[in-house]
Amino acid sequence: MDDQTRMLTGLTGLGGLSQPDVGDPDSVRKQQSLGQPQQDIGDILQQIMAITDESLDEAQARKHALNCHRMKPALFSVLCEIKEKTVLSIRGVQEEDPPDPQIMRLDNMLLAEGVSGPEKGGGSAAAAAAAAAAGGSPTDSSIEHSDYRAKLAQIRQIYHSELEKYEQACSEFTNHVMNLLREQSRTRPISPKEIERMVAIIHRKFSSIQMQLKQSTCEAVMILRSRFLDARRKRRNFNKQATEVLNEYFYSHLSNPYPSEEAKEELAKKCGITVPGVHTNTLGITHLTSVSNWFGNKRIRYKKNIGKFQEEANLYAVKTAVDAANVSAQASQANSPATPNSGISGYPAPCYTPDGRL
DNA sequence: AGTTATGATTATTT
DNA sequence: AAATAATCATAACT
Repeated sequence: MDDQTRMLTGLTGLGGLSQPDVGDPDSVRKQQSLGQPQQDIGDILQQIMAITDESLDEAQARKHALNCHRMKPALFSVLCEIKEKTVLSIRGVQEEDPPDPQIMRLDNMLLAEGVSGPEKGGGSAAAAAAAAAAGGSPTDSSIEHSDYRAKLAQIRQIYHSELEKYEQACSEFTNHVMNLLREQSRTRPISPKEIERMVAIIHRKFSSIQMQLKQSTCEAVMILRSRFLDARRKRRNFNKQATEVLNEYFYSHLSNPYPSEEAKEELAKKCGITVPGVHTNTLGITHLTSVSNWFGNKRIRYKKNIGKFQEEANLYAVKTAVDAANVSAQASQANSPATPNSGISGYPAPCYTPDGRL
């Protein structure tokens, strides 16, 4: 049943093909009788023209007959070639689209914000619970944080369902068009290349729609993020134990209060703000950053007004001295309990006086 | 309400 | 890149 229509294909363009040697496979026969093909073509043309005047049944039969014509496949390919050269090549070349930087930017951002990446649902609840268990202040801003997460998840869900919709629509439409073109390729010259190009065009169109989706998703995330960022400024003080640990380190390293990365890690752990496997606190900030912030603030504020911190300095000097004494006493009573710190660089050593004052 | 303390952010410096 | 200095915004205190 598919052969009937195919005939028209090869024949519609016959008028333009007066040269007899266009890709005819049957060259032997052609050489034997040069006048023959033109005659043939003329006949065929007439037959085609006559089809419209015939009844449906007759036309079908005629079509079928023509479709089976020995020259049909050759003619079809020639027509495709001609079409290719005259029409498609003109605008078909400038289409090696490089990966759009804009869409790559959007993709990267969505990935970074965890919208398009792999699902990470269960971790957040566990992390919040762990943070609550470990930290001194169980009911802090983790609520806001989970709010943020919930909203992000919502955006994420919408994004994915929309994306899926678009993808489905795209493939549906592509399929439809491809079928249509394949069907039509029986009645007019459409090369596979042309179909390919059509598909590419459709994909481009749909990807531009996708870009709009991505863009608006990005916008939504940005808005959410900015709101969250504002919320992030609602700072929570460290608990007493944490500041104690930090101060201890600071004043016992007053000569060089610059903890290395490892030391910061250690401090974060000691402060009880590090939860195993989780590297951000409830405010979404890296613990190391928090420790760094603390030391940055401490250094500058200490330097700015040493007098104000003297009391504190003495207090911690005593503390560490006592600790050191205890440790060394426990280890071996004989050896001298060395005082842990002494001023080396720009920072003066805290001067401990018995009455606790400078 | 006004003030201070403090964690985080931003701009600048080194 | 990391430290500093200035600044912001809020917690905590008076």
